[in-house]
Amino acid sequence: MPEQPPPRLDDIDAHLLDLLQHDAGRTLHDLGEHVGLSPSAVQRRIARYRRDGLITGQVAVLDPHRLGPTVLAAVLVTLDRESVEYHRAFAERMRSDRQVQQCYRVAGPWDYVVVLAARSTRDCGRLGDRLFKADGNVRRYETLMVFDTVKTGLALPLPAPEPSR
Amino acid sequence: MPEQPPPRLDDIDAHLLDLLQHDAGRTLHDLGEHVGLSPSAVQRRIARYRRDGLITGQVAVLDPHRLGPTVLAAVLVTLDRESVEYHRAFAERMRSDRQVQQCYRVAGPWDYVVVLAARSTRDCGRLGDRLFKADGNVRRYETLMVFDTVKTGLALPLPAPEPSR
DNA sequence: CTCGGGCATGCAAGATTATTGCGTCTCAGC
DNA sequence: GCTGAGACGCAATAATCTTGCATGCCCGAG
Repeated sequence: MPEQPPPRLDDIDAHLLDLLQHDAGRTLHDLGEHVGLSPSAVQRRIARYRRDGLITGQVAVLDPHRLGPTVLAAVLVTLDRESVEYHRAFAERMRSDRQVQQCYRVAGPWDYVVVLAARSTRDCGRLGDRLFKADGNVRRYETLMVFDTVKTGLALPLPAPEPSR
Repeated sequence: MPEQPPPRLDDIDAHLLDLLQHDAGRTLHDLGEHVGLSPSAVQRRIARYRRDGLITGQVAVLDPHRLGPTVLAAVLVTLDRESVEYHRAFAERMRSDRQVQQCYRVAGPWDYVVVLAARSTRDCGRLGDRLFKADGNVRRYETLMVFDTVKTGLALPLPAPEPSR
């Protein structure tokens, strides 16, 4: 039973997590002022989030275009045969490629949505060939080149403070 | 001239940035050991990345399913009329909604790819209605419910160490 | 070839921040 | 009303970050 019940979160937890998922660089003192707790109480809560696996990591977000020429693309993919083994192999390939930023298995006619990061349109094309054409089991894929990133992030909506209790 | 030329990055910069975009919680000492620098040198480089806008932020990553029931979806959207003003309004709506995790404007028959986070399939449906149906200018949208997150993150591929120079 | 400025580094204070022990408080269960 | 678990604040301690300073390297000017 790898799935544990989600730990209960009070309003302060929600507030804290929301602050952290937008800026994890703040001090415990600063966080404490926003949520109305002492630094040590904040620290203990955050330690608990980590223990519970609620916070899985802490990452620096880079600006793609400051890093040099960068091209993003969303790719829709449909596999040929539906065997579990083929899906596993495909997923593993996605996970292990550094240019694959995100990969979701989805419902509907498409099997996967993949977000790629490349250094040029040309590079992006080659990457698609390598990831999807070379794989004998991809029936079809469609590349949606990204013109513009309107919004990015991994932030999740947190339950609003409950009026009751 | 808002676009400045990307600052030059040596191999140590690439290594450091790569470490940081996977785990921004390490100490300067720890980072220094990996790249072969003292903590203070590491600190100064990181400060420079921030100044240059290369590192735009530092965020905590939450586990969607530990947070409670969570449903993700990728939505493909095509606007009705192509006026600049309509696009601006749509983009602004995406940016300001907490349940919109990511939004890309793309090439091809679809105008946008949007990633949503909701608390249930039902909630996701309502969210789609609110974001896209209520907007009189959305011609058509297609919701790809996410079964499984194969890979997630915002990490970008960094230039491999150049042998020359 | 030599000199000098710019820049990055390491080291060592000094300042800030994180962690932990301890006593207190609240609340649920008995 | 009692008891134990859990969360809190405070304060001391530990760890980490920040900064001043002297040194070394690279490169262009003279």
